[in-house]
Amino acid sequence: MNVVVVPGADGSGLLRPEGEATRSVADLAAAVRDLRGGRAGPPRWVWADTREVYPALLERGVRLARCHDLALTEGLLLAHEGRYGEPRSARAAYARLHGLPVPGDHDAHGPAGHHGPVARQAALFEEEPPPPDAGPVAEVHADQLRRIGATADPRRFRLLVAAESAGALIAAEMGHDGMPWRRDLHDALLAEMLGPRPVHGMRPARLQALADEVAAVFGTSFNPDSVQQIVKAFKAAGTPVSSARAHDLKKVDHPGVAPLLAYRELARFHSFHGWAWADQWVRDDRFRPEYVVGGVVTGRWATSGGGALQIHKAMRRAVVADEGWTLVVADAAQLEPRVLAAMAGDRGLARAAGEADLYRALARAFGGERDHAKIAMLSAMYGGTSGDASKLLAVMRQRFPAAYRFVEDAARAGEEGRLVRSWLGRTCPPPSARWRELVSGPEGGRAARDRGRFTRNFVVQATAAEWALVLMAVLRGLLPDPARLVFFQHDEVMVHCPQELAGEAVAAVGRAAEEATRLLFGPTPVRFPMEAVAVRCYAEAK
DNA sequence: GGGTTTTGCGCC
DNA sequence: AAAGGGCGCAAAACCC
Repeated sequence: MNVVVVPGADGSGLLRPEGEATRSVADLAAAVRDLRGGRAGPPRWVWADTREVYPALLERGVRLARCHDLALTEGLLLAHEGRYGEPRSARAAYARLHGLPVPGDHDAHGPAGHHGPVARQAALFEEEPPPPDAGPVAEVHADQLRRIGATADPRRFRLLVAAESAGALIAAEMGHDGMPWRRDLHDALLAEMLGPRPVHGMRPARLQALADEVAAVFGTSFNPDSVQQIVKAFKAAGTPVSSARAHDLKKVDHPGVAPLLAYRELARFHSFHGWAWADQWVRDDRFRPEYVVGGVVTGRWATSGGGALQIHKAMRRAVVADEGWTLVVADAAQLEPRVLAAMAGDRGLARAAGEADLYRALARAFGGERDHAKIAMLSAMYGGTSGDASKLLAVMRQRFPAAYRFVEDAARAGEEGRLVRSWLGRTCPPPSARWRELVSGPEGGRAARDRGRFTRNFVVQATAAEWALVLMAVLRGLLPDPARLVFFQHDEVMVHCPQELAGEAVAAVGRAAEEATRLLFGPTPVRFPMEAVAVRCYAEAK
């Protein structure tokens, strides 16, 4: 059963179970809790935007099984309809439905809009929204169901919508629960690497020492954070460099290179994961980043703060389970080539993808070298042609023609300005007006190839992202209370649970991977190994 | 002075 | 001859 939820002021709200009249309730969380265990299984909660509703429910201890997020669904549908970038809020969808002026997307999901502090601030000065009403929400929902039915493959698209909406629930829950993060261990790590915490605006001791060392070597003091000054200093020293990148600096023989690179690595660490970062993002030994579901065009999640998806591996030492609890960490091995094998229906590749180490299984086809197999697969999926790739791609074309054709077709579509879709129907953005201009000009070949690489990768990365999303949605349903999903990074998940539930959580990961594979691809020889380990500290996991 | 783009590099 | 997909973030660099 569908139940429309519209949040009101001060914890009140409107509820409209399908086929019934709208009820106004003073305590929305309590009313939702009462409706949670319906006769025909848990309801599907239909609302405009999970972020407007669910956090307050979580505060009250109310967790829900499933929902339909109108804004996320609108984004998926608009893209599928070739209208990527149009405002996707429920209000915008309603306005389009009735030919009314469409409100802008101040708080869009994903890259089409901004929803940082600035946009939020701007939204405060907007007109008050009209009084909440369940009717429009139900109307937009009905319209979306109709449009889902009109997609290329409604069964798959329904799965995509369900997974994306489940992702919204999970992101909110992760924000609520937070990832265990020991501030004391974090501080100890910083002290070890950088020295004691400096007064605001000063360089930490270790950084200053390296800066001094650089200055001593060059015989002149300059800002080691400045690309221009670095290039100038090397030129003056008689060893010119083509750029200030680590890769280029390593090419020249100069005693300044080592301390400069050491400085940069530490400086980066300081600015990304230093004391200021911890002050802002770690509270009560929990790291609470802001995830943006579907924030990347391929359907991967993004973050709008906290940099949760770029956490340096060295920081894993600070991620430690609570006393008596454990972390269950799992990542999908070689997810993207497996996804390609399943999608393309390539029998040879699928056979290799039935093995635990796909590249090892492929090695024989590529002259016995595992690395060659890996380069060939990655080049096919990324559009790379450097080094040995061309030769290896020729082998791939011959040995795994269906997989080769699959990515080539996607690339061709991109080059020609057409749209490509993931397995479940997530659709890439259409080419920009600028691209259309460019592609008919003298540099057109370049622009076409660039877009071809993008669409070639899109079909694989987007499908890998939805496999991971489905996996997580299934896993969430299998986890015994009070186990919690606390982290998600593209193809890796982390569960925080009491020690005695670790075995159950590990088993749940394996079952969820199988179920995700079945839901997406049905019967397939391709395996998606997802090894889960129970550890006390994240750093112990691989 | 503030806003935007570029650079370099970490994650997948 | 070289050539590789998707991000976020901080500081520098650039621009108005």
